[in-house]
Amino acid sequence: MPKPTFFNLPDEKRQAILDLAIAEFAQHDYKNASISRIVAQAGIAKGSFYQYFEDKQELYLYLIDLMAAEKMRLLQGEPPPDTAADIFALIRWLLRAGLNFEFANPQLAQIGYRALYGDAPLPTETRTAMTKGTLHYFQALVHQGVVQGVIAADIDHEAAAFIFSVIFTNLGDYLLKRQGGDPAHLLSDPQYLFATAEVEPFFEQILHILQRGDGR
Amino acid sequence: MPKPTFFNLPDEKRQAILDLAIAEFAQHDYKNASISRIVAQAGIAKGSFYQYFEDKQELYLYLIDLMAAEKMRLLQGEPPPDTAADIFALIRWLLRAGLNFEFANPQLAQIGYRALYGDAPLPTETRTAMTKGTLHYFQALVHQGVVQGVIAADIDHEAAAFIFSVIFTNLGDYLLKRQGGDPAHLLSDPQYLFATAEVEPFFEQILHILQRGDGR
Amino acid sequence: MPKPTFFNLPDEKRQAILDLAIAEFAQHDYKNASISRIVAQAGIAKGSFYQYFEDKQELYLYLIDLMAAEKMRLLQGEPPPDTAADIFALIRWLLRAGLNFEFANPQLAQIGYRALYGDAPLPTETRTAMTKGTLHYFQALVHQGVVQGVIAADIDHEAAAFIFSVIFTNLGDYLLKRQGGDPAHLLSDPQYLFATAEVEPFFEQILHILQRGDGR
Amino acid sequence: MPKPTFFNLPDEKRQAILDLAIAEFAQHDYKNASISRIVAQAGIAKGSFYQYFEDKQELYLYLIDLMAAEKMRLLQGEPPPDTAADIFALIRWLLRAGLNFEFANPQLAQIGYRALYGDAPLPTETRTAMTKGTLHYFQALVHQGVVQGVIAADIDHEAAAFIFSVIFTNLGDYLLKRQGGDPAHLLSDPQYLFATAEVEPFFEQILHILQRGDGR
DNA sequence: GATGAATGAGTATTCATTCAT
DNA sequence: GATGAATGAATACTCATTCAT
Repeated sequence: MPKPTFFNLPDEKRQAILDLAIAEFAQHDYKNASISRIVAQAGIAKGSFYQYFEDKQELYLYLIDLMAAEKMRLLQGEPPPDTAADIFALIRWLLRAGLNFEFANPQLAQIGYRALYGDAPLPTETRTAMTKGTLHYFQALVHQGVVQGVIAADIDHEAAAFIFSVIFTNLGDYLLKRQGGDPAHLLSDPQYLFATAEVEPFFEQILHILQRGDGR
Repeated sequence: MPKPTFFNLPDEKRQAILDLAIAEFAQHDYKNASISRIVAQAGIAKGSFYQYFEDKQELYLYLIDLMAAEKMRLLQGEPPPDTAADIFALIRWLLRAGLNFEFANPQLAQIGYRALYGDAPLPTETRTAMTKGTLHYFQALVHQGVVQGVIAADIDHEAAAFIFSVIFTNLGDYLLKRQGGDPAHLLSDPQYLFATAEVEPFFEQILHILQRGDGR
Repeated sequence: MPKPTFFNLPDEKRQAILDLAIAEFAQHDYKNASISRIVAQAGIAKGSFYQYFEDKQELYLYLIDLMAAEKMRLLQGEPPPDTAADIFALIRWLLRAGLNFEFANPQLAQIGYRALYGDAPLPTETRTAMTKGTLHYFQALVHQGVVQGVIAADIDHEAAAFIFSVIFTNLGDYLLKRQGGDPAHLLSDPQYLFATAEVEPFFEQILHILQRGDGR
Repeated sequence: MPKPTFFNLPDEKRQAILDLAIAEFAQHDYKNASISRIVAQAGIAKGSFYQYFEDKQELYLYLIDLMAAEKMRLLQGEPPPDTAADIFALIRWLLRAGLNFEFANPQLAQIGYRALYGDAPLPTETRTAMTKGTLHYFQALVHQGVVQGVIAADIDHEAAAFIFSVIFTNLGDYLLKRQGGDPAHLLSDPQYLFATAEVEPFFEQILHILQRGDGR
């Protein structure tokens, strides 16, 4: 957690620093992200940064927290469809909420990717929470679906959860890149707004395959 | 491409350098991989390295090439089953060949992961080739499957290719982590041999879902 | 000298600040003693410190003054034995008074040691006063002793004063270390009370040598 | 120990770096001694320093080694008088050899003082060797003197050793300061040569007191 | 009189790359 | 062709001091 000093800052200034930090950690992985660059761009003194954060890692972990919080906010913003009714509706909703997060916060999403695959100094708990968390969640959903009778009983829970989570995790990245254009542009321009309408049909196709399979 | 001097080296020495470089870039991302460590372990002079390679990036790109070549070698080593017969058999074979590569060359595979998600200075062409290549290949397979009549006609080709490729890309990593144990151990011990038998049932379940879907 | 604001402080608060400052300068030499740590522990604002003291050096010099004053207080507290009677009795008393000071105020004593041997920005006058002062005092005593007839007339005054003062200066440190234990403990625990009885015999032996010599 | 690189340097350059380092660590204690200043004055690149030494501490410990070696060289240069004959002659010789070292190498001697009283990161063994070493040596000498019959049998060995060693340790510093002049000058001018003849009478007086005592 | 955020020159250390031998 | 010392810009981080509120 940042020091109180940071939260006492005028909203505008605090947000400016955060935005620059997010951009920096989205464009470079942990080791290469440079505190010097951040403070230079923010126009604050080196020492001031250390009034706000204990060290580089504290800033980084705070960004991870922000990312998780923002993701949660979107996942809990609109109430999900009634689980009791149809587990597939919930999965569809989950995937879409994930997408919404990535399109609304491509830089935070990128930081999330780096956290998963990079060398960031994450507490082990956080790291496992990030990977196993999604898996376990989907596994529970699959179980529920079987009980409900909307998921075939002979399906392997783990295999299904793996497929769901790997799609959940990579769909946003795929669509972002599919949009073409300059990914660097996407990352450096937080204003970028994705026309989700464009991806609707594709989205439905994926769900269709997940439900019915590719086979004939 | 390395300079001619590199290829004039005795096979043994050249391979020793390569092995150390692979281990280094598997354990650290591009920026943190250290030329100093490589030459120290290889017992060659700093300057000699620059007789063999223009710079750090040239070595790195060469390793990426090696990785791609090795992957290709495995994918083309044993002839795949007759495509004409059953496209699903080919997909199963592909996934398994991908796994074989990851288990046989965990360090190269790790370098591949880092290339996809890290900060490496890859030429845009190489980067897109890595992501789009797999996709296009699967898309072609899907098309063929439809023609053959083993893949349902109403399936979206792109969606199916996306699902195949995302599983193809992540399956190895998932199984490696699922094995538990120390991933560092896996990476630093190239002798490590995976008991593929253990993963067979899981593998079949995934294929089953891909073919028949989760739905009931 | 501290600013008037410092002396206007409630006694309790002023003393708390002083105690923390003493502990800080006893544990770290001048440059490494941290104003930040002092104010943090004292629970006062950084800026407040600079209302009390011009700068770090002013605080430091004030501590040196305190140390000298405290030493003087002990040296003059109980009246020394009658000089006229026996100069050796006075020297014995002096050495013991010095020890009392070190055992009663190990932190102040430590600050004194650092002042003699460290990098502290002492005014030259203060520094010479600290070293030469003791010497001159002992030299006067020796002179008096010769007049009294208790010190051999062929003794060199300076040499004798040097020996006395060097023992006076180092005896406390030696005994403290000889006690064994953790010197850091001694320094950080001002409550520490030295069992002076234990050092009595050693003390007498030293005086014996000073008076009679080692020779046979 | 410095890296081989350092010893491969031309004698002149290597010595220049050492001289500057010695001056730096003589004028500032460990923490305040600045690698930046040393390399700037030596006219070498920051990075070069780290080709020669692992880090700041390695340089420092090397200087301590140099100091000890130089002291040993002087203490063993001219063979000491025959111990069997007269232990007091040996003590006189020891004190003089100590003095010679301090006058010939005032800066190294100063580094030694700082090591004893400052916050330097010395291995515990080294630190205790420096303090206890001298004491034990003198204690052994006293014992021998008693056996020889030149030291009175009723003398406390520890007390005598303490007095000898404290004089041994401080005599040089005292004489240097007594010379008056600017101690900074002495430290920064390694050419400074002390006229040892001047201190002869004083030296003899001290020995006289140690042997016969001040008493009448 | 009290506050505490802002400052910026300072620190040790790293490392890909160059170049004279 | 091999060597390995030299380089210097880069890094995260510290801390006494100032000053607007």
